[in-house]
Amino acid sequence: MRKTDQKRQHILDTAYEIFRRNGFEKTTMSEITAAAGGSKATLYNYFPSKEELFLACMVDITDHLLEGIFAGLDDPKADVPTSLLSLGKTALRALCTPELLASKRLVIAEAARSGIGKLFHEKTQQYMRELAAFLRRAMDAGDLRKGDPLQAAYQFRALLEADILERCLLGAEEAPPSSAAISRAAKSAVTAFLRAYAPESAL
Amino acid sequence: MRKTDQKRQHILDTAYEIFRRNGFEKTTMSEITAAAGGSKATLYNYFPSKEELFLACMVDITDHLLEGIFAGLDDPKADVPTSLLSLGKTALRALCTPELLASKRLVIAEAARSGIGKLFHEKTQQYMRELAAFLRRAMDAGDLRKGDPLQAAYQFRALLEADILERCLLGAEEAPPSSAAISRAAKSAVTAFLRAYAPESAL
DNA sequence: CTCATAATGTACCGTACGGTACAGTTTATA
DNA sequence: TATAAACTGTACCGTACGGTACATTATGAG
Repeated sequence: MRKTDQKRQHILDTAYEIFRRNGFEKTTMSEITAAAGGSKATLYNYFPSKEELFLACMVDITDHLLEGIFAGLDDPKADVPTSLLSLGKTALRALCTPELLASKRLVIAEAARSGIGKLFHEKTQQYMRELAAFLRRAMDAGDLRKGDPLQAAYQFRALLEADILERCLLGAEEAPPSSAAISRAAKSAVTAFLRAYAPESAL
Repeated sequence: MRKTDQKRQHILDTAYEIFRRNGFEKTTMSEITAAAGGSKATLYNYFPSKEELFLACMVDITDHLLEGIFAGLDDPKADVPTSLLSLGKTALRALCTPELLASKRLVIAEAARSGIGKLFHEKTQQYMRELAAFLRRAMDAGDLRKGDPLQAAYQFRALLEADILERCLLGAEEAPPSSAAISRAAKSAVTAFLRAYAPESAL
């Protein structure tokens, strides 16, 4: 007798949305129950406590949230600047999504009091390694100055997020950044990065 | 009968420390009272509510927290790389302090539900403008490639924080980064920045 | 149909917290 | 020393929340 998987996911999705909106402490189990339908007893059949439910939400989401960002990075026809610009726009657009921002706020807020931060960091590092692999290939091909590819990957991301992400995270703007603003940010990040990693032979 | 200023500050300091340690919701007014000495009635004589007390802590701290980072930026004897490296180390060391990390977590966590994020962002932007002014002078002197100084300032900060700050913010390491790690991070940030902003004449 | 399992609604428990009341005490000034 | 403001301790109120109990109803498998 198992509709349970579907129901479990439904509870998870509902809870996750409310956690994002209200934060951990301000979210009540009754509220989640009301939004998900059913009763509190059912809720507690699936998750033994509020803490565990929250954790499950976070784990679930770190698995799904960042995927798809690196699509098209391996297009052999595109040159390095084009690939980076395309990746930059895609990633930045995803990172500035209200959902992702809210999730990041949650993770950071609870990082000091649970292992969730570590988990999140490991997940993102996995993506950074993908980017690093791409950069290493470009370095080997002579398209970029040789150096530590993982460090270069982090620097690229840093340049991408430079000003725009903190503003969003702090809620300094009402609306998410426009498509134009994202393009601009990605472009200047790519420009700076390519200058910093121009192959020496180009001098 | 006014010892009130001193007492008020004492309450503020105590509350701030507990907020940092436990977060907003998990901190109780009774706990603050016990730590600060005195009684809850006194506490409520100084601050009308928990929310206001928290806000007052945050405002108080954004005023004091970032100051002193830019000391020595205007040393006329130092060249640009030296100045940037020195600033980078100082700033990074301050930013990775447990107190500042905890504060940043608090601000980010509450950013969605109060104006505190905006306030914090404005304060930091004020410091970024100082850095931008320095960079503009360097650009005018021909020591750096010309460009938008404020954007360059944000990019420098981004390179500084590149990998190390998120790891700290997410609690991915137990200990704050070693002095050596900070030096390394600052150095690679300065290197990348100087390559990206090398004056065209140097080519 | 039968029966075990899961879902529901409701009512409830214990506790903890923000905030208040109040009676009594300190303390600075005049 | 008189006095008024500020402080203290304690006890308390109302409420809200996490979690549980339970009696009842749906649901699917054999």
